[in-house]
Amino acid sequence: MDYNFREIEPRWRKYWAEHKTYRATEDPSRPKYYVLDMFPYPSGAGLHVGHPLGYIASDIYARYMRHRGYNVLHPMGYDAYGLPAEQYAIQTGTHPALTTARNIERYREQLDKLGFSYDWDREVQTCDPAYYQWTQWTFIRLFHSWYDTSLDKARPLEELEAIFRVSGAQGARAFHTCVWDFTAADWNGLNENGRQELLMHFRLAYLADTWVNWCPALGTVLANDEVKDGFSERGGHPVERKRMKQWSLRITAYAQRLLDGLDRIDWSDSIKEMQRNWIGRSEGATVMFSIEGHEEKIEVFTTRPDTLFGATFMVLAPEHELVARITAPEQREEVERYASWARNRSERERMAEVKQVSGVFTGAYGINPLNGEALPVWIADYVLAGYGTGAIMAVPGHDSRDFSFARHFGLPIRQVVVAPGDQPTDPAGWEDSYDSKEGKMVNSGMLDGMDVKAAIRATIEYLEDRQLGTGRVNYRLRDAIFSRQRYWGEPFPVYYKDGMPYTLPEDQLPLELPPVDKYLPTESGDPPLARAKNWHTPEGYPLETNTMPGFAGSSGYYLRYMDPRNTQAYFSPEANAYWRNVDLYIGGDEHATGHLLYSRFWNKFLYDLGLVCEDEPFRKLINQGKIQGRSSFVYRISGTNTFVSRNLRNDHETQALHVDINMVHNDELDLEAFRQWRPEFSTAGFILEDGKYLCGYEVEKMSKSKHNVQSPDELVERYGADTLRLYEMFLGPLTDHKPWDTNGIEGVFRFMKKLWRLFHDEAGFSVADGDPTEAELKVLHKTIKKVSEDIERFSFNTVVSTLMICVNELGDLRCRKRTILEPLVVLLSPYAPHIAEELWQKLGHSSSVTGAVFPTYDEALLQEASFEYPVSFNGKLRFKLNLPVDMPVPAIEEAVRTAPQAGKWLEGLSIRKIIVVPGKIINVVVS
RNA sequence: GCCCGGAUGGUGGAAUGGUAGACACGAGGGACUUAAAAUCCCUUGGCCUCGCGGCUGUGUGGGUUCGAGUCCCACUCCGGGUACCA
Repeated sequence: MDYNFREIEPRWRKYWAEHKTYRATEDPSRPKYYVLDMFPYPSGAGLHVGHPLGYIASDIYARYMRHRGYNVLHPMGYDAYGLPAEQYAIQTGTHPALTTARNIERYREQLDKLGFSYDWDREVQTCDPAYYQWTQWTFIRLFHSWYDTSLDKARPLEELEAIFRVSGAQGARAFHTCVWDFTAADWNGLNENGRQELLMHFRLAYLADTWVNWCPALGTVLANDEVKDGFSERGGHPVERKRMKQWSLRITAYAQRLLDGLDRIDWSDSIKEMQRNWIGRSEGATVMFSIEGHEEKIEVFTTRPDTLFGATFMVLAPEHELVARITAPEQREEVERYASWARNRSERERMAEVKQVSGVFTGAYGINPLNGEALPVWIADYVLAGYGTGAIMAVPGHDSRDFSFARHFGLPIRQVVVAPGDQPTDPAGWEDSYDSKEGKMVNSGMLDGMDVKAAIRATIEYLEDRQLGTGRVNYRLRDAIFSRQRYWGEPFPVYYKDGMPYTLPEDQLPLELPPVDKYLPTESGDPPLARAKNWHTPEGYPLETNTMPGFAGSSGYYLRYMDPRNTQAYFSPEANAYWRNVDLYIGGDEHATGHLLYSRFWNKFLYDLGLVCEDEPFRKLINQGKIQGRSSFVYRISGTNTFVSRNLRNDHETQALHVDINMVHNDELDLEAFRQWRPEFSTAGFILEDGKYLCGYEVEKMSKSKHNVQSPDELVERYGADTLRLYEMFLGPLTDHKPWDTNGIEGVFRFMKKLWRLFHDEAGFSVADGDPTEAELKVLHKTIKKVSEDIERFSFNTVVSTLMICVNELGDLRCRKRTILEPLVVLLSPYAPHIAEELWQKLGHSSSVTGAVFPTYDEALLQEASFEYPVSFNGKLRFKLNLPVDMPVPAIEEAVRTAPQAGKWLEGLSIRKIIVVPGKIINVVVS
């Protein structure tokens, strides 16, 4: 009786759907476990074999935890807002909601075929008003919150206003961007608009003029993580810097907590490192420099206050607000020319010309607060307006950028740090600056002789005592720009009154996305929502026309899964108290500095509000590796229609052409299929080797144009979902990137057939009762042990190998015993759930294998009476010696000494030592 | 430039200081079959050898250790992140 997956698999998928086998309900009597996949953006291309890799892994773990008695939450949904559907809408006029719904349907069909144990009753779609109502709601809460740096948490804005009424800006330690140190009287004297304007500097969601990444081709701004090398991550269009009024989230208030939280979560070091670098904490000091002949002061941030005596000039960013005020009349023309050149340069030009030194002297001089020295003030684009204070003190002796600037413009270089063991030298002869923090101070007044670290502390203390500066921590992290000039996103629950933004009352949510006649900006350059009819409140106030970015809907979706149909709240406190946070999160590492950072911020904010009970959303994170394509090539002899086989191609001048991988099996080209592929190949000639045409191959990204896309559907059709699931795991470690190669799937399919034959003979199902032999028990328990250990370290590829070995060995033993085969079915069920259900039922069970208890192994059954010791001489394996496992070490040594095979290796040598590791190895040291 | 990974047969990979190459794919040989499919058996890192067996071997060069693919140092190459971040 043959293994017929085509009959088995659909039947069990129907059973699971009908019986709601994987529905999760809160049950305080059982421990919870929350397994989550990063939900997909449903693209028009559908799934390729790379997508389900992580889904299969998480599904295996979810099923495993169910067998272990956990109440498992394993939901799935769709990150449904996104640019491709909108670009398609612009081209065709089709509403993105239609395209998205169609794509979701296709995704669902594909996902369903793979036998995942999702609780589909909890599905969410970010573009569904019932979902984005809570995205909008969270935005409103952010808008009405401020960050208290003394309590280190977000608080309601009313509380801040109450403080302002009584004690002004001094009354609160608030994270803000307000330059005015106003009093209570100032505050109380302000009108409504004045107060709103001031509060904008404190809100966690705020509207402000900021430098943004503007992408003209997409017609929208982008967040920093959506830009790669000066191009948009989606679409690869050029990005410019532009100053625009935009919504932002004050994620910078959470910089330190986002950094600290990393130490408490189980994520890969590489992702944590990426987040640490992105947050970019640096410790140093701000120092105030007065300016000769001006009232203003230049504030500088430096991580090396110890080198203050080595400063020989200062540099402002070209956009720095003081530039216009301090520039000397004779330098004005040149400075303005440089500033406007720098401003108009695209981000890409600037990045491409990083090594080119440029700058202009302003004619002004800053005063070194330590020694009163006058330092010429320059502007240069190597100083960035957005980092620190946008101004630096230049220490060319100990900073390589300042060094090359000084060399280029002939500015003085002074040594203030000497490397350990070295003597001071003349910087004129240096090839580079000495940037290391190892060394002793020289030419630095009261700092002389101190080592760098002590000098940093001493300088900060000195500056603080005299109110010339303060110690300060600076972060590279920028606030997240939260508005997009696009149609297909969440509308902001915001209207404008006297030019000031106000949020809609919560009972008016969701504010639904309105229909528009076109998905393009208006003639006046306003976003598409400006085309909507009646886009205003009932009172006639205009509504916001920007929409939210892609990460808005994905930042809190894991919370909504806990209570997805709640119409009164984001989620109930009870549901959150039970499911708490995600225990295992699997997804791609491309979200390291985007989604994974925004989600942590979102969660911490809701934690501050007391809405969620855990301050980190994802306890354990695993990044599955990418599956790369394996492209096949044919070699056409130049100028002909003749193709030469791989190993003969060097005899000719050839061009390599991608061929569809479906026409290639084990690198052999199906000539007939190739001739029919395209008309121009119908008359193609071939030069064969050994009667075959062998294709070349290369590992590349999976893409349509390379003809190397493998869809899971074809493989499910041919081998079944269980085989595909096993094979994707068998390919290699989950976290590794690896090329897709269909060749190996036959081996897994053979395994499935062998497994089937353990339970069946020609006539049909055939399993015997009766006591198992010692050998059979040993095979089973050895397998249980290895499978359990490997699954706990997410080593799914070795689990599949172990199951193969088990089936091979039971086959050799002709074992058909129920007591052996039944636990095997449970071991297998997380990986190949359909066949497991089928066999489980045939074994006489009336309920799903999902509820079966995961088997445990008995150590006693694994004990061997003897062990075949590998015996090495000076580390080289020479022979094996079978000895009882309980033989004491001295007896083993004696056995080795007297073993007949040993004589050959001892001839003319004496034994210095015998190392015995019981149960492992024997090593004889001779000389 | 800086930070983080990685390098093992023809291929994917296994081996958490203790028998390198498990498990598969591919390849070669054989059995069964009218034939094919399916299935089963044998061989398969390299070199020397009829064989027994030996030598060699985890990117390169050193080191630690009775013993290193695994730990340490230096380097090469590949992949990813980031980049005038003061």
